[in-house]
Amino acid sequence: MFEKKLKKAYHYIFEEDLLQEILKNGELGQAKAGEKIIEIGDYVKSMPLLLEGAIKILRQDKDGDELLLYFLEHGDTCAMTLSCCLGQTRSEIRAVAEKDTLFVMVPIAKMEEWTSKYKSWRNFVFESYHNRLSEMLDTIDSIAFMNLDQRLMKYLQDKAKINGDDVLQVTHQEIAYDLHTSRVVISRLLKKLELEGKIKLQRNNIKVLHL
Amino acid sequence: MFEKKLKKAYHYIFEEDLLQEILKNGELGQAKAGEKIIEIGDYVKSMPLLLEGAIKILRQDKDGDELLLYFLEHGDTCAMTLSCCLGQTRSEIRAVAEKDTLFVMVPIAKMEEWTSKYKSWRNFVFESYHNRLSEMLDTIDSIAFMNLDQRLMKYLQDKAKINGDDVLQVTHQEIAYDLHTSRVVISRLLKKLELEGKIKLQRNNIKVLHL
DNA sequence: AAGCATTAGTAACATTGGTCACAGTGGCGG
DNA sequence: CCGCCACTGTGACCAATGTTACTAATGCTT
Repeated sequence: MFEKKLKKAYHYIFEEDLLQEILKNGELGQAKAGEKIIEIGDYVKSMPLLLEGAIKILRQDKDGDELLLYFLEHGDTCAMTLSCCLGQTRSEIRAVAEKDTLFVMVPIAKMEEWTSKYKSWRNFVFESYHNRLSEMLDTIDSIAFMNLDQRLMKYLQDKAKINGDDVLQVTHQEIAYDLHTSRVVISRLLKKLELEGKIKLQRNNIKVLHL
Repeated sequence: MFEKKLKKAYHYIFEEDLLQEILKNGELGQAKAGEKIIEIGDYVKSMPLLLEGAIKILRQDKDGDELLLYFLEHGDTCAMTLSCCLGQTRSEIRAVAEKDTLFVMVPIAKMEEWTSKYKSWRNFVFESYHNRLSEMLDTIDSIAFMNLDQRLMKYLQDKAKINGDDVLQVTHQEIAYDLHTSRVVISRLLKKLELEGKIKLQRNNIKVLHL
């Protein structure tokens, strides 16, 4: 049973009645690190409430080029999914587990009911939208106003924070995908950052020094 | 009185009761083309429902560099503002009238009440968030995946659509601000687009040929 | 140990977009 | 009609990023 974990993550947001409803209607979901959770074009019929772990949300264009939008953590939900549910549209994004992840899938059927019944649910949904819009603005700021080396540094910091570890198990190629650039460019900039003393490079991992 | 205009724009979304509440609590606002409506950092205490005209929403970084996020039209509201209202935070964006614009300012105080009382209001708010997230994704796609000439073409097309006129009254410098680049670059690309037969350049205006 | 795949380092070059400098053009007020 | 000013055109150059191609290191497999 996931009652304990649900309460741990959400008791300070939701009232007891609502927590019980979630327990009754929700279904536990899980994903191993790296596992795909939602693909672009998927028809989404339930929304995930994150209990443990982290998920990265990616955008992809028609040529298959990717771009990391943001990470979701414990206590977050995917407003984008939510948005799809309500609008009955297909997913515009791809979701991949960043770490081993645990979540509750709540059927949209309940959404409408809870929204009118529970103030805390309404607030949660609105706040979730607010957070997602903020993240998107942040992402836009990065790609519009920052140089690649700054974006890279931010990426490494965010990733270190999400994983709770300064040593990132990640290849240059993966970073290149997330930032929508090429491996060569990332290698070049990482080397530069190392010379500046901001990171330490090893094979298959990167240690972030200046948080 | 703006009753007629309000009903014209929103009667198919809101029930009569809600329209009356909006009329009772809302305040008419207007802005001339080019006029600033919301500035970054403003403390927003009411949300605008657009009746006529159009508004452009801009992001600005610390150095004062700007970037056009999207346009709002009749029937839209600014989810970003809404988000600020609910979160009691300051505006993260700047709003400028694209044309002469008419809108109703609705005090947030009423928001919470309406959200629990009117299903149509809830749907409107959710749909609004959904639309804004979509626009943001679109913007991200543009800056992440497209070259400047493609972005420029898209900008011109969007602008022509919003203004309902293929002839845009706009200077190269203005475009440069909206796309966050320099005037010289825009002049160069516009000339290229003209040679490709996609637009026709005149002083102070641009005619979009290939819609 | 030989062979192979993955990952990383690096030089050389191409392209895109940004900057600087200056010239031309059209409109408008005096 | 002159002079100013906002707007536009353009060449030359620069910086950032993307591309290609090759080498080297590591570790796994057989």
